Amino acid sequence: MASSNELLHGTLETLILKTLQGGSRHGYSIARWLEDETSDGLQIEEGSLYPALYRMERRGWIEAEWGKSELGRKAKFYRLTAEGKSQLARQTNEWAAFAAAVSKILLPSTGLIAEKA
Amino acid sequence: MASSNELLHGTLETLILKTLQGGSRHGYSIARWLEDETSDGLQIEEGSLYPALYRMERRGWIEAEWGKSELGRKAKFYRLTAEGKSQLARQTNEWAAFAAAVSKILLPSTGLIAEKA
DNA sequence: CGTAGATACCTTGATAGTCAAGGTATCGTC
DNA sequence: GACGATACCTTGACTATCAAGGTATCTACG
Repeated sequence: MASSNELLHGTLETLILKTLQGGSRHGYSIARWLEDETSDGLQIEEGSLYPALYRMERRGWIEAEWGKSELGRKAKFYRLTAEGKSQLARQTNEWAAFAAAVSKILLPSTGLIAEKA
Repeated sequence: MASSNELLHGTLETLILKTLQGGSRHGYSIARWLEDETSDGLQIEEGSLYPALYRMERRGWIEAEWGKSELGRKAKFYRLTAEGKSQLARQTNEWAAFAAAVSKILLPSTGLIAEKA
């Protein structure tokens, strides 16, 4: 529904890292999982997904390995590196702080704000 | 703290609209207010602020008028139009939905999710 | 047999928004 | 008279997203 998801800017990488925290996955599966998990609240475009995966691999946050998908097709599986794990922690904190700040402005009525420790 | 705020992408306009909901303000004052209100959790760069104001004026979401600031300096005051108000409502909903989806993935532990009516 | 749809990958070009870094001008203060 | 705060504005580079294309394999259906 949201015309174009520029809101995703900078968040997609964190979402991918988080997805991989649950175990190794291939790209297509990462997208499906995120969409399923949010009941299509998030829509992951392949034109954003794959470039994001390459960026993160280049930076050493994730590692790739060719394998076979659940359905027996060839698929490239990604897994978190140690560097990726610490990035995930860092970026999750950043997002929580950002979301809290924006929520404080935009949604002052709802009591949904996350607090920093 | 957050290195570069690409998270702001698409959110800045909504934040500005929301700021103007509290009454007419000039650009510089909008930035100060947002930073104060979030205890510098948000940092508004002028290179993002002014272009955003022009975009929104061009689209008819806000209207500008020259006046004098609290300190007697010349300043351009912006106010919400009817179109801007409905945009604010629409974009606030979009953000709430997006933030809820991302929070569900990234912060499953905290019970901070907003629900749609 | 062939064709359609789902799976799974990848690339290109356009677009748009942010940022860093510059700049102007006024006012008050030390 | 120099500095810092107020208040505006612009430029160029960057970066991530998206739309829209493409390849290949497998299954299912008629």
